[in-house]
Formats: sequence, C-alpha cells, structure tokens
Amino acid sequence: MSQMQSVEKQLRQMILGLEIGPGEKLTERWIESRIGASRTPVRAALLRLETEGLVGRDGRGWTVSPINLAELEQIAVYREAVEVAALRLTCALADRGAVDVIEAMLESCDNDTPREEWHRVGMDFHIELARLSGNEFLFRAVRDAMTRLSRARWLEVRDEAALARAWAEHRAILAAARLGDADEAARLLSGHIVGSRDRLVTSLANDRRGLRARGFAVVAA
Amino acid sequence: MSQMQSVEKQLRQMILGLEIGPGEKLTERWIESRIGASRTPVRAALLRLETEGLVGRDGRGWTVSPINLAELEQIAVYREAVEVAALRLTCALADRGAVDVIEAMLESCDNDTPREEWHRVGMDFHIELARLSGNEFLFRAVRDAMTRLSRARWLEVRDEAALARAWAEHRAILAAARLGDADEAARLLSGHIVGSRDRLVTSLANDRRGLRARGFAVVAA
DNA sequence: GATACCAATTTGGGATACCAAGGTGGTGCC
DNA sequence: GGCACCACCTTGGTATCCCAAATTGGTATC
Repeated sequence: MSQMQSVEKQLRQMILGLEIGPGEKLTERWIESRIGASRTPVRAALLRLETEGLVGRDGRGWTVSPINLAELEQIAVYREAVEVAALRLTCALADRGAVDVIEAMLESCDNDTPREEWHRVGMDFHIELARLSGNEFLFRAVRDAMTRLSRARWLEVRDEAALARAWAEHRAILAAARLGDADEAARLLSGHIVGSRDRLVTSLANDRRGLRARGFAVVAA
Repeated sequence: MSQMQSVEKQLRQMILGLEIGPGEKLTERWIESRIGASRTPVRAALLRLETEGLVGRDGRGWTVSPINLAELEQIAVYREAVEVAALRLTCALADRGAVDVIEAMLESCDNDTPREEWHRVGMDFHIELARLSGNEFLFRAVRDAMTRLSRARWLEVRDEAALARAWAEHRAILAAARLGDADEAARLLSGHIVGSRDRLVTSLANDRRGLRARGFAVVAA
C-alpha cells in the first residue's frame, strides 16, 4: 500500500478513535512527525479527510471537526432518505437471501463481545444493508454518513436496554426485508433512524459539559 | 484566491466543458504546464476532483472519468431519493415563498438564451430546489450528483419539445411545492427524474458510436 | 499595569529535486 | 521477419526547500 493511503488510514483511525479530540488543532508538521511520513502524503490525506468531513479548515490551518449536534440532526434526515431508498430497492430484488449474511453478522455479538465490536457491527449493519441495494451511490452515501456519525455514537452513553432495542429493531427490519415487505421495512427503518437520532442528540446534549471537560468540542444544535 | 482552488476550478471547467474528453489520460506534468502551476496544487486539485468523480485512477496515472451509462442510471435513483426528500422538507416549511426565486430563474430563459445558459439553469433548478430544504447534506448530494451528470447532459441531443416539457415539469413541481402539496410535488419530481434519465440514457446509447468517434469514452450500461 | 509595536518563529502554500516502477522503442539474435 | 532483451524515458510518489502571511512573545512606552 502506498504511504499516502496509509497516512490517511492512520489519521482517520486516530480521529475516529478519539485519539485526537474533536475540535483539536492539527498542524501538518505535527502529523508528519507523528505518523512518520513527509508533508506531501500528509497533505493528501488531509484533503481526503476534509471531503469526509473529519477535518476542516480553521482559517489557515486544520482542525479536527467538532461534534456538531445540528449536523447530526441533518445527517439523520439524509440517512433516512438514502437508507430507505436503498432498502426499498433491496426489497424489490428477486434474491433477498443476502440479508441472512447481515443477520449472521448481528448474531456474532453476544455478552462477551467487546464494546468496540458492538460499535463497529452497529454501523456495518446499515452500511452492508445499503450495499445490498446494488446502488453504488446510495451505498457510499450511507457509508460516509455513518463515518461522520461514528465519533458521536462512540461518545453516546447507551444503556443495555437501548442497545438491545436497537438490535431488535435491526432484526425486525431484516425480517420485513426478507419477506419483501418494502413498506413495513421502510417504516421500521425510518423509526429506527429517528429514534437513534433522538437518543444520540439527547445524550450528547446532556453530556456536553462533561465532553467539553474532556477536551471535546461539541457544537450545540 | 489560492492557486490550489484556481487550478481545481480551471481543471473542473475544462473537464465539464468537454475541453478534455471523457476517458482521456491526464498527466500531472501536462496539467502543470497547461495551467501554469506546479505539481503541488495540481495534485491537490486532482485529489479533490477524484472525490467528485470527475477524474479517476487508471492503475498508475489519472484519467478523466468516462461517461458511464450504468452510473447514470444509478445516479438517477440516488437523485430521486435525495431530491424527493429535500422537496418534501421544503413543502413542510412554513415559508415557501423562496420557490418564487427559482421560478424567476426559469423565466430568465427565453428563445434568445444561449444553450450554455439553458444547460446551467436546468441544473441549478434542481440544486437550488434542494438548497431550499435547508439540509446541507441533501443539498450537497444533489449538487454533486448534478455535477456528475453535467457532461452527459451536455452531450444529450435534446429537441425543442423535450426541452419545453422539462421546463413545464419544473414549473409544475414548483407550483405544487408552493401549495405545500408534498405528495403531488414528489410524484411530479420522481416522474421528471425518471423521464430525464430515460431520455438521457437512450440518447447517449444511440449516439454512442458518434461520441466515441469524437474521442469520448462511453461505457455501456 | 495596560497597550502598542516589533522581531522571531511557526505555519500552510508552492516549487523543485529525487526515486522507483512501469512502459516504450530500438537492437540484435534466432 | 519475429521475438526476446535491454537501455532509456516518462510518470506518479515522496522528500525537501523556499516563501509569504500570520501568530506569538517580549519590550518599551505611556
């Protein structure tokens, strides 16, 4: 793999893993020494991550994008549009057996599964579901939206009950999709996304003070 | 304006204006001499245009993205999802007076208007309509989709009748939106997008031979 | 003590030099 | 004539250097 892609990957992981906090200033030279590559690939990585919304410009200079509650709400609306469209396409497909692969993915999480896994599988559910539609643009839209949501979801305080409910909703969506019941699947998915958004925004708004204390910039809705 | 943004702008214009044909090979050094900037801003521009889908990598090396009929069809599905969602949001708005601005935009085109203007305004209709929703993500999605469609629409052979019908459809959509009739507006917009796609793909498929003769790579659906 | 101003450092933007990999054309052998 | 092989050249990837602007820190003045 070229160094350019490697820098991008490492930097993205540092940002998504909150190793670099939302709102922190970035300098190309710091990244250069931190990652061990020269400025050229570092700049290429920053340009890419900028289009993903993970970093942004702060006048002259780079900043890790803060958590933006207003943005999270807009993303939810966007997700609802593209995910529902993808799901409807999938429901119209002749072969919907592929949903079983996703169901197996969900089953792979049990009580012993580390939190990281739950986090990743929770996002992959939506991403893989969109992939099934066969539409590259819908798929990319969902994947990019989930990437943007990733840090916020990581910060969200979720109790066992909420987690279990989300998993149940995922399974219900798959069940409806397997039957080809597009309207029901779409209805369930919409509700799931809206519910997720509400819990997410509420949780972050409540924790805002604590998050800021940890050095994480959280912009209000 | 920084040189980097200028290079990006110029290069995008050259690609969208078909000054550089779909499928053509690009070398960083050629662009460098053509635009009159060094490789650093050229590379930055290429990285950005890559995320817009206007250029792509061809193993080692850059290529102006060919016109891809399968991609055009997928984009239409994607557009339908995001544009309809945006339109429904707009219909739910308290103040829908802003649609008048768009209507005025349409009126600005008459028989004397050069073809370039028609082309631009035809796309801006969809972009500005999405902007009214107030959702940044839906707006960007529509804008980026229209950018990707731009070259294909430029190549499309459109008769007067088709053009007039498209304009009438635009106006009908606005009329429904002004009344807040979301279902009707959505229905009209869906139909418009699907119809546009059909005419576009059909026209390009028919002209494929001629387009290739002009040096334009056209990938079949 | 506050503030205005200046020097020094830092920073991103741009230019250029260098490199390894891949492609191309030519040449000589079969 | 055809094919294998090799030297050369082009190309993107990387590193490094330079520059202008902006930030910073200190200092002198009021």
